[in-house]
Amino acid sequence: MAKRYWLMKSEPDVYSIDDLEGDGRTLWDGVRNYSARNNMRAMEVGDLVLYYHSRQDPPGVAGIARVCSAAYPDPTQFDRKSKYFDEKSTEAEPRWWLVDIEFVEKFESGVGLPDIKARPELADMVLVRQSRLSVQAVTEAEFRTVREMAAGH
DNA sequence: GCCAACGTTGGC
DNA sequence: GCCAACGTTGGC
Repeated sequence: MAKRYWLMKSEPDVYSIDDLEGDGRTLWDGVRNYSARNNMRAMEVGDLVLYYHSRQDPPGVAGIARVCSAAYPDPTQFDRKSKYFDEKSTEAEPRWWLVDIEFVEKFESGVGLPDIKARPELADMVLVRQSRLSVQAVTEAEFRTVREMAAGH
């Protein structure tokens, strides 16, 4: 399977690219949206991820991460003390899946959403068309464009 | 902090 | 299976 590209959102107050850099890798727990889950289940080790900071001014892509595990059940769905606990999920048939991601790169200056929206070749990004989905697929061309924008092109 | 857009739930 | 009500996300 050819390498694929993704975009994952995080509120920097909760878990920023700096947190990821400090930790090296993390499990992307707490996703409770079926589209986002399905995207994570489609991920493979080595896929690259645009790491997006939402709810900051301006929001935008802060850097790059890499998928470093296959999808596996989100442990927080079985944890009664977790706010992500889901009583309808069972170990035999887990509802929620996640992957681990690892830090790759932090952009010197992030690529802001207004700049992304201003690029005609990025007009079809899920980010632009359906802003709420927290784990999105990105095309290789879109990924490359964002990376070039971060490099100042 | 507001509120539009979207996803989910549940009554019928 | 429809759709109103509700909760959440996330740009502004």
